[in-house]
Amino acid sequence: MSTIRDVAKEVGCSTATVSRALSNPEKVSKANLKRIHAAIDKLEYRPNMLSQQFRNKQANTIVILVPDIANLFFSTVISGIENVAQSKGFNVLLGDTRDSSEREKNFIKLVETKQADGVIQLRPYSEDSLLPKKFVTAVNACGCENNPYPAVRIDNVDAAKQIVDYLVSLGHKKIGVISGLEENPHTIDRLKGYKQALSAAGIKFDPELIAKGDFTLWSGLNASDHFIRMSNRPTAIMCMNDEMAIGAMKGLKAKGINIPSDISVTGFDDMEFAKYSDPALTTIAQPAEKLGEKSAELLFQLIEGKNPQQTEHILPVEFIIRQSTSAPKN
Amino acid sequence: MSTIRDVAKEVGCSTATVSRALSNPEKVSKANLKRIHAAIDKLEYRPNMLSQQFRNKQANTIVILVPDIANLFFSTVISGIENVAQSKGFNVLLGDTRDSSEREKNFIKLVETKQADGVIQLRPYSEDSLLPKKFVTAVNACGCENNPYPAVRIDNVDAAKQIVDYLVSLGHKKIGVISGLEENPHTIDRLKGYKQALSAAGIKFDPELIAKGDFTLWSGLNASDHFIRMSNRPTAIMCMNDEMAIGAMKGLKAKGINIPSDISVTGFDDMEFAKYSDPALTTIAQPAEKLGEKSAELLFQLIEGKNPQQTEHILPVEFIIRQSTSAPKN
DNA sequence: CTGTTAGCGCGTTCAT
DNA sequence: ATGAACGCGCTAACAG
Repeated sequence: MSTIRDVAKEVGCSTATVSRALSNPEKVSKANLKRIHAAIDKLEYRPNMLSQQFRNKQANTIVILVPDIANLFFSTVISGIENVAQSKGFNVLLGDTRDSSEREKNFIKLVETKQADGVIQLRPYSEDSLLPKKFVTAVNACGCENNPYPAVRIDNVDAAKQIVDYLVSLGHKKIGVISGLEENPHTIDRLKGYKQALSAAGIKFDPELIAKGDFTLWSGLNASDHFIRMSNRPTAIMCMNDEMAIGAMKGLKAKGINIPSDISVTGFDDMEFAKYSDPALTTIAQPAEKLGEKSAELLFQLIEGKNPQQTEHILPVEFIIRQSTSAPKN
Repeated sequence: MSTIRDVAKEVGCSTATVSRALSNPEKVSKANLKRIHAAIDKLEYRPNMLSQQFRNKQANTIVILVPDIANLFFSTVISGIENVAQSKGFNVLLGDTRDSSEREKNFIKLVETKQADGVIQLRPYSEDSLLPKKFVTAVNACGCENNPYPAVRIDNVDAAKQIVDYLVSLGHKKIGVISGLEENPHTIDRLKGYKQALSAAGIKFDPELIAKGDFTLWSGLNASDHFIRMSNRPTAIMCMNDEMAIGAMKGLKAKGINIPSDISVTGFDDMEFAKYSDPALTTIAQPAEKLGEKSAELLFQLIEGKNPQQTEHILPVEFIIRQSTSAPKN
């Protein structure tokens, strides 16, 4: 592979001129410019970016820390990040952490060792978080309340409250929940909204109505069992994401329970599949792609050394009513 | 940020010794080793990987070219690639091409310019492919027949044939297809299998029975219309992926058509959702994660300069029978 | 507009 | 076991 020196030799000029021809062509004479490009073509010269990055002390790369790449919500956020990164000429390194601190640490090290210029964390902040960290430019996307470093997120408390408010307005009084893992910040925030709405409606909180899941389809199916066994079933179930809602509906329907006439079900996220489930799912639409874009924009401001005046952005959600909810029977 | 020189100065040794302490600790005296690590801790020294990569002429990075990251099948393949890359100490750069040649070109350039050591292409080979390319170590994953560079894939022709064979064995004679875009190699291969199976069963091919989709949920819903309008409907529909099958089932059910008693429906891929659709989908399970792992292993062999004896790997699929298929009525 | 020079941080000789 | 010196490919500073 030829280097900038080979090109210079071929043309009969200095390497500086070749370098300039590539980055500041206006500072090079037309004649040289032409000969240089001819030489580049002839020698199939490709600038060595490793050298450039080394020289410029910039990798032009950002890292995304994602708990699970094979999750549609996350991959949509990533799509949004990628949009902005491309327009900035940055590459996106994928850090599939699988909820392992070890892996997360290694990806963060990429920033400490200059292989990447910043990181976007898709996991919400909690006690065991490795971020924020010295020397590591970072932004949190899709997190929760009280994130101690720059963040872009939705208001989970309010979103959950909207769902329950709506169910209450339909006449539901006994509203079950299929939650995520209990220490998960999303679970905490959304449960908080659930309780606020109940309280506003004068309904007493009943821990029996909370079934634990882990955001997977299977856990939703599994959790539906908890309600099926109850003698006095809830008339509605708020699921903390769409996957669990779809799993739960599968479980309920298998027992001959009709949705929504026997039990209403709601989701959270509005993934593409929510429209196509049977019945179509009433859910909260998160602006997944926007979350990605906004967080990337914020990160680039940080990387460029600008002090963004606003370090927490809360994006609006949309409550989407479909066919999985209705008023309870009498 | 401190450099290797600062550490050397702190310890009172040469940079060479520090360098060795990090990469060949056995060549350094215990005493120095200890003092060097102490100095590293004190100065918070982190080796500059940009410099290392430049020096070693290796970025320790591979690129994945993926048409659409927000697609569950692809993200599962990526998961598999990531598994292997991590164990090799390589980073994974995400190239979300959105079917744009321009973007694809830019990502391939990363390899030409040394920012990455190799590339895994998730889009099947076709006329307009930018790969194979000189100076670019590449592997194709999830492709089709006649891929002109190293590849890992399934046998799409045979998989489609299996589906149709099964439908025929149930007694179906009029079998519709919801296909992908017609130039798409997957469409071509799967259609070939469909035709082979028909031919083996002595059933004449009828182009009227092919409805065109584009692998999205919506296109499946849309294509179902084509069959609903027909006076003499097929008794089974083979969809070229699970998304379209789920979309189609939505459309059919909306018109009061029962699945499978009125029309059987099959998918392709076996994504997680296939189990949870209503009815659960009969489909071909692609070993998505395995495809990723195997292709990554093949790529690393190429990168390491080993000449793999086998440059095309065909992985087995599994035909999974669920509730969306049955014998036709009467 | 162009060339010369120097150095980014590291690893690797080749000595000792 | 250790250090001095060099150079990877490129760009910025300076001089002309």
